[in-house]
Amino acid sequence: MAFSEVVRSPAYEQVAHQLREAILDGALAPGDELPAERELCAQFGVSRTTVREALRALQAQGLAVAAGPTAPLRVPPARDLSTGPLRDSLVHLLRLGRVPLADLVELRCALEAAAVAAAATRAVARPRSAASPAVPPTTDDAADHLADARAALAEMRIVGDDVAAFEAADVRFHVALVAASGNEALQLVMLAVRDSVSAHLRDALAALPAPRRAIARLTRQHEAILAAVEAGDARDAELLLRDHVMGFYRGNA
Amino acid sequence: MAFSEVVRSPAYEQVAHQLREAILDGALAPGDELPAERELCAQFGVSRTTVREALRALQAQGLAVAAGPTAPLRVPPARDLSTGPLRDSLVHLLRLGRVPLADLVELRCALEAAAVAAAATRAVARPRSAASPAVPPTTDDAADHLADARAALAEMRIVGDDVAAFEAADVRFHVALVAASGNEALQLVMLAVRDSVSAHLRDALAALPAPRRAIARLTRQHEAILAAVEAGDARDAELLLRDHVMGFYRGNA
DNA sequence: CTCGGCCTGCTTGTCAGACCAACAGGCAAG
DNA sequence: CTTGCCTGTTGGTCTGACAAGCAGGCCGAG
Repeated sequence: MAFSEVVRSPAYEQVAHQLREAILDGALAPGDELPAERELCAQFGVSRTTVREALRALQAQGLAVAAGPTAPLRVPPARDLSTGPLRDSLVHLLRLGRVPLADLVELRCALEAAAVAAAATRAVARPRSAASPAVPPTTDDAADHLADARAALAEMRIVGDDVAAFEAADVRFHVALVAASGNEALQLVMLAVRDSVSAHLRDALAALPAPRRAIARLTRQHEAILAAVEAGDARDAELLLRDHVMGFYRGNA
Repeated sequence: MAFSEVVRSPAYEQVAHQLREAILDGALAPGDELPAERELCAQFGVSRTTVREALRALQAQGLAVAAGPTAPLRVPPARDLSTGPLRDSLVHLLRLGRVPLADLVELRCALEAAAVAAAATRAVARPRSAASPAVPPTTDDAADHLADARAALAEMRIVGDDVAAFEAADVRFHVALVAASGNEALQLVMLAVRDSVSAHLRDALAALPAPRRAIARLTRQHEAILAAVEAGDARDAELLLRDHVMGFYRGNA
C-alpha cells in the first residue's frame, strides 16, 4: 500500500488562502476594502501576527494594495495585476536568466499580431458602433481605441528627436491598438509582457545614432499598421506589425 | 516649482527589497539557504516581526521557499520560478478580470499558433540536433518534444471512448508541441492560459454525444498538425491548429 | 561494536500585549 | 465659515514568550 505524505500548512497560509479565494471569487470585489486586521483576527481566531503575515503574502501577489498609511488594504482592479505582479514575475525570470529576451519579444510579437488581426476584423465588422443596438454602448468601443491610436500617431509626428516623448506616444499607440481588439485577456497579458521588456526598449531607443530618422521610420510603420487595421485587412496588419516589432528588435539588439 | 511627493516605505518592504535584490543579483544563489530569521534581525536592525513579514512577501513571489517545518528558507532553482508564481499570477489575473471564455480561447489560439509555427521552423532548421555542436546538448531538444507529442498521439488512438484518458493525452500533446517551439516564455503563458480554460474543456469533452467519433476526429487533426510541424510547414501547422482549437470551441460551446 | 533512546540547542510558527504615528471625523472657538 | 484641537481607529513595529519540530551528540543496553 502507498502512504500519502502528511501535509501541514501554517496558519498564515490558510488565512491567506481563504482571503485569496474570497477575492478571486468576487466575494471581495475590486475597490472593496478588506476588514481591519484586528477584525480579521477575530474572524479567523488567530493573532494579529498571523493575519499580518497572510496579508503581506496577498500584497506581494498584488491581490491587495495599501490605500494609505493608515487605511485598510484594498482589492485592486484586474488591470493592476498585469502591470504589477505579473510583470514582476517576468522581470524576475529575465534577471535570473530563465527566459531570454528574444523569447519575450517573440511572445509580444505573437500577442500583438493576434490583437491587430482581431482589431482589423472587428473594425470592418462594425465600422462605427452601429451594428448591434442590443449591446449597451460599451465605453471601450473599438472606434474609440482606434481614435486613440490616431492621436498617439499625431503626437509621434511632432516630437522631433525627443525619444522620451516618442516612447510615451509609442506606448499609447500599441496599447490602444491592442485595446481595439476587444480581447481583454490579450490586452492584460500583453501589457505585462510589454512592461517587462520596456526597459530594454528604452535603452535601445536612447542609443539610436540618428533618432530623428529612426523615429520617422517607426512612425511610418505605425501609420501603415493603423491603416491596415482600419481597412479591415487582418493579414496585412499582422505582417506589418511583425516586421515592425521584430525589425526594431533585430536592428538594435 | 514642483514638489515631489514624500514617499514612506515600511520597514518590511525595505527588508524584502534588499533580500530580493540579493537573490536576483545572484548574491544568494539558487539552492542557498537564507540566514535564520534572528540573524536577519541583527543584520537589518529590525524585529523578527518585520523580518518575517518581508520573508512572507518573498515567499509569495516565489523567491524563497520553505525547505521544511523548521528549516530556514531556501532560494529556489530558477525553473521553480516559472512554474510557480508566474503561473499563479496569470491565473489570478484571468480569474479576477472575469475574462470571457471566448477571449481566453482566442488567446490560447494565438499563443499555440505562434508556438507550432516556431516549432515547425525549428524542426526543419536542425532536424536531428546536429547543426550547432557549439551548443551543449540541451535536454529539451525539439526532437525530444516532438517524440513526446508522437507518444501522446499513439495513446489517443487506443483510448477508445475514455474521455478522461483522451484528455490526459491531449494535454501531453499540446504541451509537448509548445515545448518544441523552444520558447520558454510562450510555454509558460500557454500553460497558465490552458489551466484557466481546462475546466471548460473538460466539461465540453464529457458532454460529447458521440465520444468515440469526436475523439477520432480530434486525433486526426492532431496527426495533421504534428505532420505539418515535422515537415517544417509553419503556415500549414498554424492554420491546422487554429482550425483544431476554434473548431472544438465553436462546436461545443 | 552497534543501535536505540535521550537530551540539548537550534530553527520556525504562533501568541499576547504594548506603543507610536498617521489619518478621519466631530466639535468647539474664533 | 474657517481654524484648530481632540479623540477614536488603523496600520507599523517592537518585545518577550512558548510550543513544535529537527539535527546532532552523548550514553547506556544489547
